[in-house]
Amino acid sequence: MVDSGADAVMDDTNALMEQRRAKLAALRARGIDPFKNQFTPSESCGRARAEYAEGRTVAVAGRITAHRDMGKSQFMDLRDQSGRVQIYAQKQVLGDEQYDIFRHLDLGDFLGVRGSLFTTKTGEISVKVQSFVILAKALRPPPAKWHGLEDTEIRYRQRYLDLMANDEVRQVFLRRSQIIREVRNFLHQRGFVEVETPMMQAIPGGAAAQPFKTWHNALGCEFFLRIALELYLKRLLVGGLDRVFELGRNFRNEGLSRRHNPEFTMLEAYQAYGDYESMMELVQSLVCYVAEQVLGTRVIEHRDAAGVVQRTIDLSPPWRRVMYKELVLDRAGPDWFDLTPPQRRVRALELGAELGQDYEDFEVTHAIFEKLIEPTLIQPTFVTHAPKELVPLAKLSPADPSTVEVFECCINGQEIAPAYSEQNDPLEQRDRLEHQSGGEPQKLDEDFLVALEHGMPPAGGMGLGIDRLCMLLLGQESIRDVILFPQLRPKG
RNA sequence: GGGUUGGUAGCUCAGUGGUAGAGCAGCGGCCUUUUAAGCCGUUGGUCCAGGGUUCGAGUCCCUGCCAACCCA
Repeated sequence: MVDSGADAVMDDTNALMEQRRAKLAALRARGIDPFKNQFTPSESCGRARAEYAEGRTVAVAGRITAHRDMGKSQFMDLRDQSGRVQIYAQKQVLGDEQYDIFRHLDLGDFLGVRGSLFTTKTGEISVKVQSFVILAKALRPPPAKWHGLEDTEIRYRQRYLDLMANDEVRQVFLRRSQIIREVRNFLHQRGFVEVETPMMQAIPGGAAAQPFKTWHNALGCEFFLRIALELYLKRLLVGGLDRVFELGRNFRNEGLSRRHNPEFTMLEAYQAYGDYESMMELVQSLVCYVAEQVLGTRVIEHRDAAGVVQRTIDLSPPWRRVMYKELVLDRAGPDWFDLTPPQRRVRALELGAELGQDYEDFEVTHAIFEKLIEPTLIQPTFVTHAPKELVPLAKLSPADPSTVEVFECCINGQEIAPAYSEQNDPLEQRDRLEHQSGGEPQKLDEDFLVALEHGMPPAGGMGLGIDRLCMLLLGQESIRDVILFPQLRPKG
């Protein structure tokens, strides 16, 4: 039905695989089980090198990633998570039979070796093999060693091959893990409590996005995968947890692109007695802290494939602050807000914005922002005081009640983090949510509104797209390159 | 959803209507401190799938599948 390069990898008929199966059978015929777990390393490959002492006995295990056959001696590279170490085997040491088995090992096999450390003529720290154990025979060949693995489809669908072949990809994901660890560290240091709230929700709230639907058999009802964390975290503010955060997956049933994956990782944090100003400080400090901990710098360089610097982003505080309206006036003309809505439509189209047929007036303005302003915000910028229609869960600004106390933090031409002073007036909140839901009562989360009626402390709240933060910090242009298993169309 | 580009050996890629190719990997041989080891020999193909044009299609045309990028 469907066929392509990726399927060819799955094809079980190629000669290389037949050879490996034959080698497996030959090992078994000699009484060797090449999958037996009977080896405990004394240390990692990296540590064996780092703690070098001439003649020190070590036991290391890993995958064979290179093999150099010298006739009566053999060199191989053994790799584990910590790095690689060279192993060296001599016929006179192993004896004819063991040596013959050793030299016919394949790239990709897992091997454990015992031996002593020494340094070769060329200065390479190596293990002189005294004995070895085959820990797992690889029945398929690994990707080529020089070019690595380039085929994007195989890289994403079979990420393990990408991790095996492309060290820079490994580094990206190791660093992503560090980023997430440091985000948690930072928030814990500030007294935030990490919580977990439902991913399956009867009413998906907290954002305007299409949800995924699922079905619960025992309860006999429909559920939605969450599109945001917000409404449950605010219930916890009502419950008396004054500083909470959740770091977890959101799901949005929308298109896929370089910047959108249907499931993505979101951080949301809420701080009682804070407001959007304190959230500004939080976001700025958090991003700087993570950059310094993980990268050791606040200056990020984004390079193209050839290594040429395309953009330099300086995260050093304080970050620029500017009001939404000011940016719009700069880009769309000083008379923008004096025009009639139909005039605004005409000008927006002239300026190159894309408008939906049924766009309301504030959406026309927002199209200018998204298409013409946001992509230009490369250096960290807090865009404050968005029109109230955009953010129904935020408090109105006392100075200008047509706007709300919010900011959108833009870096690298993308929205990274929205934040606001949370609306805690239950009656006002009900009005605004009812207006937004356009009279569809089933979309109104009554339990959330009841919670607010019990009283929620004033609070600042923020969200931070972790995938986009990783793209920013790690210099990746596609969200697929910071998500281990990005969503692709299923095959077969 | 629309446009563009791509899909050829395990991997990376050439092949522009006339016998299906290279490097690496693999297999065999030589070589006891190599490291992109080297040297000699050699195996390996549903050219993404299906249809069409043609004496002849990896190549041209149509349809479909998958991916990347751009747009919506």
